[in-house]
Amino acid sequence: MDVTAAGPRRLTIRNVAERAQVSLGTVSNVLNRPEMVAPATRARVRAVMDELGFVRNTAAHQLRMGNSRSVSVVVHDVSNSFFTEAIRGIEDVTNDNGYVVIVSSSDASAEREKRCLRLVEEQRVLGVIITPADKDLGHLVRLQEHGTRVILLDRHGPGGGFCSVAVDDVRGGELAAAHLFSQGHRRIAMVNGPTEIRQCADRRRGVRRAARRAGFDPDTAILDVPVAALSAAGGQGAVARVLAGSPAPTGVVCANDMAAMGVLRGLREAGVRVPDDISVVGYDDIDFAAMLSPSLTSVRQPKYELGASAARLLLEEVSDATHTHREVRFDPELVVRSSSAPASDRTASAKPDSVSTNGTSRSRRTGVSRTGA
Amino acid sequence: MDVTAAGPRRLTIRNVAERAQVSLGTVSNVLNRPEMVAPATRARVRAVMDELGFVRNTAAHQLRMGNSRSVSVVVHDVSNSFFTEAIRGIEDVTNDNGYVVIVSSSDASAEREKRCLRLVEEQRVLGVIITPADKDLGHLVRLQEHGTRVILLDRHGPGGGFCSVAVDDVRGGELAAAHLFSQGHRRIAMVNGPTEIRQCADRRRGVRRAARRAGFDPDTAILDVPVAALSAAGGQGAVARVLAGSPAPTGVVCANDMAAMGVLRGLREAGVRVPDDISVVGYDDIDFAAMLSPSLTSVRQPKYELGASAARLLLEEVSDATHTHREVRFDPELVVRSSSAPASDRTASAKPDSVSTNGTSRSRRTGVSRTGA
DNA sequence: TTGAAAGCGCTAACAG
DNA sequence: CTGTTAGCGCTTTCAA
Repeated sequence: MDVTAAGPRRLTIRNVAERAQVSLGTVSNVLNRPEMVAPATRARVRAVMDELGFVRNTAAHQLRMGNSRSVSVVVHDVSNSFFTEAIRGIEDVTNDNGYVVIVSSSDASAEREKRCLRLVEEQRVLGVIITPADKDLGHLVRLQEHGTRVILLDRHGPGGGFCSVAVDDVRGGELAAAHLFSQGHRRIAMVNGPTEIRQCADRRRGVRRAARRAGFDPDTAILDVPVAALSAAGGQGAVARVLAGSPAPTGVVCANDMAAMGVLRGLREAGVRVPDDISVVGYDDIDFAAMLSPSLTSVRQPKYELGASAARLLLEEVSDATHTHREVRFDPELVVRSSSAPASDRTASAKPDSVSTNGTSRSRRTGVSRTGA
Repeated sequence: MDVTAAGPRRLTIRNVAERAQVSLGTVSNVLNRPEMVAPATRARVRAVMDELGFVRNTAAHQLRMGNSRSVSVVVHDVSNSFFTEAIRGIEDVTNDNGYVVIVSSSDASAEREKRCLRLVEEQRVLGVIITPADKDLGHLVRLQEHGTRVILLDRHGPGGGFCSVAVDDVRGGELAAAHLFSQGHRRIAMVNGPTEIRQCADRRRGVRRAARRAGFDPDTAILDVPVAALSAAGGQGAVARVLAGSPAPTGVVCANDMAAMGVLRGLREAGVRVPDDISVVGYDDIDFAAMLSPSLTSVRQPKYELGASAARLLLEEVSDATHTHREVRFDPELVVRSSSAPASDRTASAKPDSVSTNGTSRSRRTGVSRTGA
């Protein structure tokens, strides 16, 4: 009745060989070097494979060849949209090369990360693309020494021990703030998370750099408004401090869009109009940024490209013997919408929504800095 | 200089055996049946493993044992938040059992799906948890016959050929509409996608059922407002048709939150107040539903639980010889926020945000209907 | 061009 | 309790 139970013995190349009246070696050859097999034989073998529904057993292949057809991705949380899009990028480039993607979430815990890496090391994956949970990269060095290639995702490779891909958060912060300064704002608040988080520290540095480049003293042009968590609640709670600033800021840069949403809401409740009274810029350009009212000006990161690029780096590291570790850094892009406007503009905004800064590609790779080795 | 290159020959249990002065078999035993090994020997072997950094080669293990330590997930798009959370659920339960998760995106294309499944079949995964791209499940039947277990995700198992997990979309539609009817609304619009999509058809059925149960004729109580795509733009474009309805609806049920966001925006532009003039209910309860103004009443699906449950089903199918295919169906939950209010309530809403319907668990499994086999 | 045979690293059955 | 051994399915010389 139940055909499913335990599954009928899986097919092997031996079965195929018998059925096709050839030897094992021949079947293997049509699989791996088809050009070495006489067309007629090849066709017959192929026909038998299709007929039987034969699928090569990767375990045996892998055991023989020494490496598997899989790459591993270890990120903080596979359900976080930043990683999720990067994973899609990884998947698209690795699948094209016959590799399969194994994902795991470390929950940013060094403990869990170690467990994931063990599981993954057992699989003898080609390599692992990882956003490390731990500041200390020692275990990754060891992993690499044991033969698992490591690519850092959204993290800079210190001293060139690894290849890495990252987006330039300093530049992102700078873009956001420079946009406001160029619109005539002279004092802006920055709603930021803890600067222990690299991204937060970098974005802040960028904001300050923008101030400097616009000819202002960062210490007076920038009002730091730190929040414990970059959430909507955090952003909303920051509004009072923004408005209490003296002199009052006419623009706010938020370190992510969730916080920006909170700020928008807080501002509305306080009766402050955006962008008429104050401009708001977010960071991440999440799907819904465009849907808010007013629609949110934000900094977009090339997440998909980040992942695709990491995968390419891994593939390259495998195939190219002369490979040398390097970092690929991407520039974020500012997407201007209606939450930001010139500082002097006190009329109700007649500005259209969703105007992109420029027409260039959404994810341009800017710098390839060579390091190490 | 470069220790990394090509990686030093990988460690095997033979290396461990030599170093620990025991035989291969003993090392294997401490790995698989530690209780059979004398404590002293066991400790020594373990020490050597740690010292050397030995990690068991899954390929060999797998070749010997016949099955791998991995499960596969094939969904339309791994970067879609619905799947993303389900994947996290799958990951959490499978990881606990030492399995690793392989993800692939089919882009809802039967073509790509086939490719994914081939890749995955080569891996001899324990089983595949899949949201089929194709109406025709023939290839999945064949896959199962060849020994790869199959669990359907967000799809009902026709005739019981598979285990499946799904959330009851009819019930979801009913929840949304019943909420409005219970608030005194007597005519509501439904902004829905093409009913060729199973989810859309089901949600519509639920809405109509709610009307019937509230004592109305669905054909007059429900105004169908179909849109080509359940996007924000689609929702916004539907507003004119909603407002043109006669008699005018006092409530709108949207088949997803993106459409609801569009409706909200369109309504605001038309000068119609929510919920004062008209109530709006969404579907999916995406992260940002709570952040909108007004915050959006929506139907939440237990995505994480859906995935976790699928994984459990798979594990059970593997371990339990007497296993019989079945469907686990989850009930969605209505989350009431401030975009919906009683039909007669024409005062500015003083209703607090984020009031959940009830205090019960967020993802209660309601029905386990046995089918087939 | 095709066939035979030797392992890849591990597990499990069996003998010491 | 420990050691020896025969494969799991596949790739790849090497000989025919």
